[in-house]
Amino acid sequence: MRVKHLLGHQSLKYKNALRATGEVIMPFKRPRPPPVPHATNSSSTSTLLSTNHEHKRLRRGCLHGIKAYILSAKIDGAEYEILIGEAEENGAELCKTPAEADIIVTAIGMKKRLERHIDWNMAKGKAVVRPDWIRDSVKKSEALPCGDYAAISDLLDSSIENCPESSSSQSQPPDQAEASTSQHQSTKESTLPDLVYEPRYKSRFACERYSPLICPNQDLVKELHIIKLAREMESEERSALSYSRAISAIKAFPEKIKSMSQISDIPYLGDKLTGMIQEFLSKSTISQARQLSSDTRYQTLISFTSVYGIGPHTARHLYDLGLRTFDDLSRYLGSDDNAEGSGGSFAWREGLRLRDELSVKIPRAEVEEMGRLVDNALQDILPGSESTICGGYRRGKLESNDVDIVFTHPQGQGNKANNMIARLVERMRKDGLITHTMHAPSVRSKGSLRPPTNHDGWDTLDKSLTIFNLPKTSPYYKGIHRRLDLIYAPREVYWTAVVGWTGSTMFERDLRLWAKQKGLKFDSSGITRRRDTKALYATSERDVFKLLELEWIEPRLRNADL
DNA sequence: CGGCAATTCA
DNA sequence: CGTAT
DNA sequence: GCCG
Repeated sequence: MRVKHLLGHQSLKYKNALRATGEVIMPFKRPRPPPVPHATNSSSTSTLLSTNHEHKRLRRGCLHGIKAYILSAKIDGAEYEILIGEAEENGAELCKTPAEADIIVTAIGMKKRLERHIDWNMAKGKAVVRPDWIRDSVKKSEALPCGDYAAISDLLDSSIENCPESSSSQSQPPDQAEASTSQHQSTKESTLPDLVYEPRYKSRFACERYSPLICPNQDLVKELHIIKLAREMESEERSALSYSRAISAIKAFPEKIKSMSQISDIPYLGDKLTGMIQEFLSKSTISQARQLSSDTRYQTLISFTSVYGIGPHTARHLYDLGLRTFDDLSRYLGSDDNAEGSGGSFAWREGLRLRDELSVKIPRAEVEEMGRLVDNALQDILPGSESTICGGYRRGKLESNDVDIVFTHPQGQGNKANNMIARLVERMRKDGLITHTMHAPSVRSKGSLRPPTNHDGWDTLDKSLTIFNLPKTSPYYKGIHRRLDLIYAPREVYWTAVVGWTGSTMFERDLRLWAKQKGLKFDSSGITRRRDTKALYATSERDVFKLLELEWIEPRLRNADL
């Protein structure tokens, strides 16, 4: 029965996630105000400080001035992120402890359970509301009465009593620059140099644009994707990159393309791509893509590269040898007389053996189950550690190809946390959860060996690429192996690692280009100033964006691929 | 025409 | 170098 | 294959 409950619960969240991607978050499809540059300090209250450097758009969100504490218990990671995002986005001040807060947001509905997290007497002095208070308040653009959202019946009265009021008097227009779909005035009026911002589809970098999981031009994008893959199969990487960029630019375009006039300011559409789009508009297909789809070479190369460890080069080689099917491949690898690559053979054999299982997508609920098991093992090894499921899951994908989990050691002093990856993997291997390690982190052990780059400690950023299998006792057990990537990041770079492992690929590539252009260097192991390689540490995910001088883009809008 | 992300592992 | 992230 |  517990199982049933869980399932129901999950699928509910699942729907919410969908809805979130589709309408709540999407900034474009709101009724938009007339195309007036409503950016600067036209509206009253704003203080000067907002004008200059940070292009604060004076959004005095509907929760402005409210101090909130969001209790993470009983809220899954992704949902929690959304709540935090929405609260912060709308001006709430998030507290680290319930004591500092005016309002406590929790999914817990029972007094007994809440008391495990929050002192009851303290709770009585505050408003304690359900998470939907945030969403509904945001929707209505005003802080709603807490009484309607009391999380716990015993606290109804005190919640009404202590309900905080937003200090933003007037509700404001939905901030956040919905890309006016019309080709926007180039606003000369207040020639402030930094008036060009608003992440929108015209931006040159994917990390400035809002890219939903599914876009209005998804069919077009799929067609281009085929051509891109073909270029990759033939190792025409630069060409492939251009298709990737075109795809990611189109993914950020907020409306269905019906005529060529619409696409004139989408970047990365040159002669070739423009021609293809034109064709697509009239025929709903692109001949090149159609042709490739039925091409034996293309199909074969695609299938061969789906084997872990086989890339384009090897795939072409195998194809040239005359192999066409997995059976051929299997036979070929089986006869170990083949002169070449007996080095790679083992990996390929394993890859081939597991291929069918690994090609099965992982539903969100199961990803979450995997996350729990990893975290349990982690807490056992080092209590107080933290982990975040990143990758496609975090971007809101309904099914994942693999699971990426970034973790760090407990706060406290220093790096007494050594060999976290090795210990975690070993523990999970003993428990039968991890069956293979594709790849071990280099043995950077203690002792006299000095790690090349790093200051005092040893482990900077380690990862293990593994094969995972749920225990038979799990309600989600299907006996299917899964790809699981475990990434350890030291505390100081935890949030950079989370951003780095959330993707998508194009989003990450452009993050790095963007950083470079800003005189910085970004990767999942940190942000450094190029000048002097001085490290900049972020204390939250939003802080990563801030340090990079980037507008915040939430994980579900970082789907700049596919 | 140069640049296109950046790094690690076997 | 090819492949993986 | 596109951009500065």
